[in-house]
Amino acid sequence: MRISDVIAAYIQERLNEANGTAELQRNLLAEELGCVPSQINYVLTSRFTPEQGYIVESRRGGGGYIRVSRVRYSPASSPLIHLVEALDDTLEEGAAQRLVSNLAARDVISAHDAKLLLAATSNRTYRDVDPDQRDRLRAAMMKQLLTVLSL
Amino acid sequence: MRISDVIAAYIQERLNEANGTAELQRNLLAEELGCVPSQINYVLTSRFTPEQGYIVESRRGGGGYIRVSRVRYSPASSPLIHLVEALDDTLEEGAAQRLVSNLAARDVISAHDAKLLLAATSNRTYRDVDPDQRDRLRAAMMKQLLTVLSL
DNA sequence: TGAACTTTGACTATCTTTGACCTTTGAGGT
DNA sequence: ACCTCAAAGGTCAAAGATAGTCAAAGTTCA
Repeated sequence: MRISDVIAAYIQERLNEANGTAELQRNLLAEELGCVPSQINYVLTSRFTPEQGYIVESRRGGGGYIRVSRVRYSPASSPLIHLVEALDDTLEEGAAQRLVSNLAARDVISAHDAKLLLAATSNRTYRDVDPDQRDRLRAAMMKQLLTVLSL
Repeated sequence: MRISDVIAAYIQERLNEANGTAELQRNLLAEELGCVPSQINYVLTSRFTPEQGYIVESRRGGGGYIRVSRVRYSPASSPLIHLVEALDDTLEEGAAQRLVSNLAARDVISAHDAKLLLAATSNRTYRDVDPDQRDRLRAAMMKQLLTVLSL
C-alpha cells in the first residue's frame, strides 16, 4: 500500500474523530507514519484540495500546526452546486478520480453514481478525442453530470 | 498458442478466482508470462472491451495497477450486454436520445440513470470536442456507461 | 497476396518518494 | 522595544515506480 494512502487515511480518521477538523504537527506525523515531512505536503496538495472539499491552514515556527477542515455544506443547498461553480474548466483524469472518490466517501453521491462518473471522465472512454481537448471535455462532462445529480 | 491468448486466459482465470474483478500489475504480469509489458495493453484493448463485457481501470506511478472487471450476466443485465455488443462505433445525438428514452420507457434503466446518460452523450457537453470526433466519442461513451450499468 | 491480427520496443505520461534548501514565527535575552 | 535564533512548516526538482501510446516488423489466413 502506498504511504500516501496511509497518510490520507490517517488524516481522514482524525477528521472523523474530531468532527471535521484535525490539527496536525507535520514532523511528528511524518515520524509516526515513517515518511519524510514533505510527503505530508504532497498528500495535502493532492488529496485535500478545496475542489475536494477541504480547507488547509497552517502556521510555521514554534507551536506551528497544520489544520485540515472539511468544508461544511449548509443542508439547504446542495453541495454539488457550489462544487460545480468552483470547478475549473479543465480537469485532469487523476483529479477527476480523486474528486469522485471523495464525494462518494462523504456520501454526497452514491457509489452507483460514482462508478458512472468515473467511467464518463476516464481517458479510456476518450480514446477518440484529441488529447489536447480531453481535460476540457472532462471538466465540462463533470460539471454537466454533477449538475444533473444536484437537481 | 498465441501469447495474447495465454494472457487473456490468465486474466480470465484471475477473474474467475476473484469473483469477477482482477487487479493486475502490468510489468509483473508481463515478466511472469514472458512478454513485453505493452502486450498486456494490446490484449486489454482487443479482448477486454465494453463490447465484450469488461471494464478496465488503471493507475500509473508507484502503487499503480490495472483493474479488470467482468459484468455479470444476470438476467436483468443481459439486455444491456446484448445492446452494447450490437452498437455501432458511431452514434448520433438524436439516436442516443431515442435509445436512452427507449431503455427508460422499458424500465431497463432507471429514470435517474437515463438523465445521466443523456447529459453524458449530449452535444452540449461536447462543445470542446472536434465535431468530427463527436459521434465516435458518443458511441464509446454510451457503451462504457451501459456496461457499467450492467455490472 | 493482401488485409487483419500480433509482437516488440522506444518513447511518453503520470504518480510517488525523498532530500536539500528556503521562509516564517514565537520566545527569550538585552 | 529590538534582536537573534531555534523550531516549525514550505518549495521544488530529481529520482523512482508504474502504466500508456504508437508505429514498425512479423505472422496468419481467407
